[in-house]
Amino acid sequence: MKMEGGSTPNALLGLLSLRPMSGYDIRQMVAQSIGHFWSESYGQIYPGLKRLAAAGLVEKKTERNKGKPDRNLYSLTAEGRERLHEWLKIPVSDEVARNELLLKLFFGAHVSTSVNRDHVASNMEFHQRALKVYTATAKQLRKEEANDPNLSYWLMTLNYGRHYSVAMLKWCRETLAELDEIESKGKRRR
Amino acid sequence: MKMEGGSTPNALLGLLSLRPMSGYDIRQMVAQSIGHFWSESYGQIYPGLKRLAAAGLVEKKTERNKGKPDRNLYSLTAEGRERLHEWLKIPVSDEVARNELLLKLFFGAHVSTSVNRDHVASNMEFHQRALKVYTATAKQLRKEEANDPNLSYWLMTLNYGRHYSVAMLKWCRETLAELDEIESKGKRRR
DNA sequence: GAGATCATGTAATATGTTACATGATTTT
DNA sequence: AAAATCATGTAACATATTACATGATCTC
Repeated sequence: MKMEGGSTPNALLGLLSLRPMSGYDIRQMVAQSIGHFWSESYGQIYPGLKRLAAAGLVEKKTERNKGKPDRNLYSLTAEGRERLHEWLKIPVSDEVARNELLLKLFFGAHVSTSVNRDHVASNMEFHQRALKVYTATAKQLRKEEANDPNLSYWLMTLNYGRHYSVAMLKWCRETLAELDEIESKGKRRR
Repeated sequence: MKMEGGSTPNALLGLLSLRPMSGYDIRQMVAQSIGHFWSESYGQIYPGLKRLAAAGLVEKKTERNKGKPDRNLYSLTAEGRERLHEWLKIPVSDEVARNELLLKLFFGAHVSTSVNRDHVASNMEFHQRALKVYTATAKQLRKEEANDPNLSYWLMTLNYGRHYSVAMLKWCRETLAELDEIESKGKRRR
């Protein structure tokens, strides 16, 4: 009954703690709720649920529907809930997240400034879009989930995103200015 | 001769563009230079170099040493350099980085506030340490690599880290305050 | 003499995405 | 009639870490 340390099965347990869901539901839920810092593909979700069921951490109930296809609804068992709580207590390992933008920028001297500028500019657009989503989602949550005990925690994760995107926009502006300077220096030298 | 889209082989090409290196060197170099946004393990590096050599993108020269073990020095070929440049031009795909801290915090209502506080506090310490490293590294680079054409780009990646960590420290402080509030509310209710 | 560092590499394992396969219903 | 959505699942492939295996020299 050894359950691996991976966070994916624990993410599944966490999501099922909100309400019983099918694999399909989970995929949608991830995109809507934790999509700004997490992702799961069907190839992880379906086999993952199966393994969790085999370990007795979740329970499967097949819901038959006329017309629509059957849904396999999974819900947390007492043991599953306990396992989730245990995992939540384990300290988060701070490992470096790989950042392809920075990797390309680190070797940026090999290509023209315009190439680097494009990378930074599209990152800037990304964070501008993200900021709008964070603001809208926070507003919506405050209204629709006003009494949910999870609300404060959900807002914390949104606030993380907000701080992050604001900082990144500032960095993008600074970096674009620096790239302009590099370019004008290059021209002067010619 | 199909080369995969993965960024690891391209990271290797980039590092070898700085100077010829052995697999061992590369590991050290990653930790020192791009360690705050990238990581590579030996299990990726050695087989990776082998594949790059087979594809003609790098060249291997064995350096025999008295006493010390032999070193396999790899250097970029013209084709490898070209491949690196091509890759640098490809737009960066903005996919969500998984964040385990946020995942745990999202489900934070299941555990006590002190558990959540611990997670945030250790993240705070992480960024305090990181900030010191960024500052020290920037200072050192400005001195030692003053004439390197890469300098500006290296400083950009460090500046990214600085902005990021500053923002995260702010978020940590806000979040710790919010957790304190949640706790005092919980006590009042009893 | 014990442990760290130099140095290379493979094997086992873990983790993850994408493509494929299927098929009904609902929307345009 | 076509396309999107609902729904489940597997197989192939890609990517990455960790443990193992080896052995010398250098430092305490």
